[in-house]
Amino acid sequence: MREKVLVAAELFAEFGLDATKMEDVAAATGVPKATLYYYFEGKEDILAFLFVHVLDQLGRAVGGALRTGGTAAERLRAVVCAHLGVIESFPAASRALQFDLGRAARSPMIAARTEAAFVEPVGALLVEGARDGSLRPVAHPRLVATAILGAVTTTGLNALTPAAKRPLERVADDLATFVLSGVAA
Amino acid sequence: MREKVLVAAELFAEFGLDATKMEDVAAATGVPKATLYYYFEGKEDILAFLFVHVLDQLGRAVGGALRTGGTAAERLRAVVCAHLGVIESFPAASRALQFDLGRAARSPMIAARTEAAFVEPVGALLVEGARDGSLRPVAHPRLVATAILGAVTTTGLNALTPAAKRPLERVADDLATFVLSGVAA
DNA sequence: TACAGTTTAGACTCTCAGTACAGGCCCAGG
DNA sequence: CCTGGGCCTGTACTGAGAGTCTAAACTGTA
Repeated sequence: MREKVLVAAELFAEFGLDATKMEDVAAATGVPKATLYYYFEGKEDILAFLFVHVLDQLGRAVGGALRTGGTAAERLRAVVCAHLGVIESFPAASRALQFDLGRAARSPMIAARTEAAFVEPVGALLVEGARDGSLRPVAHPRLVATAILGAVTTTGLNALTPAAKRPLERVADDLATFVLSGVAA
Repeated sequence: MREKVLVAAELFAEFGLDATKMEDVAAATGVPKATLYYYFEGKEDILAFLFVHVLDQLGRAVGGALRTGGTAAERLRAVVCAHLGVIESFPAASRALQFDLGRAARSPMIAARTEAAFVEPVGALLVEGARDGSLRPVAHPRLVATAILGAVTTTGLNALTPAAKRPLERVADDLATFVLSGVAA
């Protein structure tokens, strides 16, 4: 069921939640409407499920990047690349997340998972970087982590826009350098 | 009428477009439903009007910051502060913009105005900074400008969240330093 | 007064989320 | 082979709310 529903991400990404009818989801996934309501509380619940899925991947990717060796600065670069990698792996769900960002932000559960998956660990990494001398100390690590999150998602998703579709690898370098310089020692 | 409708921003900011009924807008603004439909094509049209209003302010603020004297780096700092200033002046409309970011991004008109108000001029400023030596040269100025846009909006709006309401001035310094260092020479 | 444009109340249509429910499918226990 | 109880699904329904329509009221102008 989980895998089937992932297809709905493309609808949500293209049209947004409101413009997507439950029947469309049923048609696209092959799961009948009544069954969708059997498994999910409603449309929002399906969206939330997709978001959680993406955020889980993001959390895993960030965790992996943090566990690579090297200085905090090197690992931060790895985090940025991993983040872009997640966006690339789940373009539809990522764009859906951006599309209904506001809705996601209102959900305490989603907000908490964003914190846990990104802001928390990256904030800690900034602190660590100040200690190991590879990054400059910042007054509010979580604030800067949020700024990094915003920079990466906005840029990454912009690059996915049908209008300006450009390979994320090319984006990665400029973006990572920007972020790195922003907190470099 | 324009001023009356600005009140609706608070509804959109708090509940989002879909969860806000046309009757709610009528009640909040004091303008009867039929009259709203006389002036606007529909709910989305009202939202678009609000967004254009914010983006106009943003464009003006950025323009003003660019016209201050000094190096490109100094003016970039001014841009960041001006941007935060706009968010602070129009918190409801700004949050509504974030809330329905996806919808806004789908509208070519809104996307074009975002480009014109921010990405275009800031990209040009980055190029100028590379010439005057106050900023380091970047391969894709518009991409970096987009990253800056993302960093500032995400951080600024996060700071407005009821949960973590913290004065934007405090945010400004850390954020501006982050952005500045990110492109400093 | 007459006329034109603006504003409004109220009743209407139509789409769609979500519900209700009855039947169908499948499988374990007898 | 039956049978009972889960899980799944088709179909019909309810209700909310967007947007439309129309006729009347109001406003300013000549």
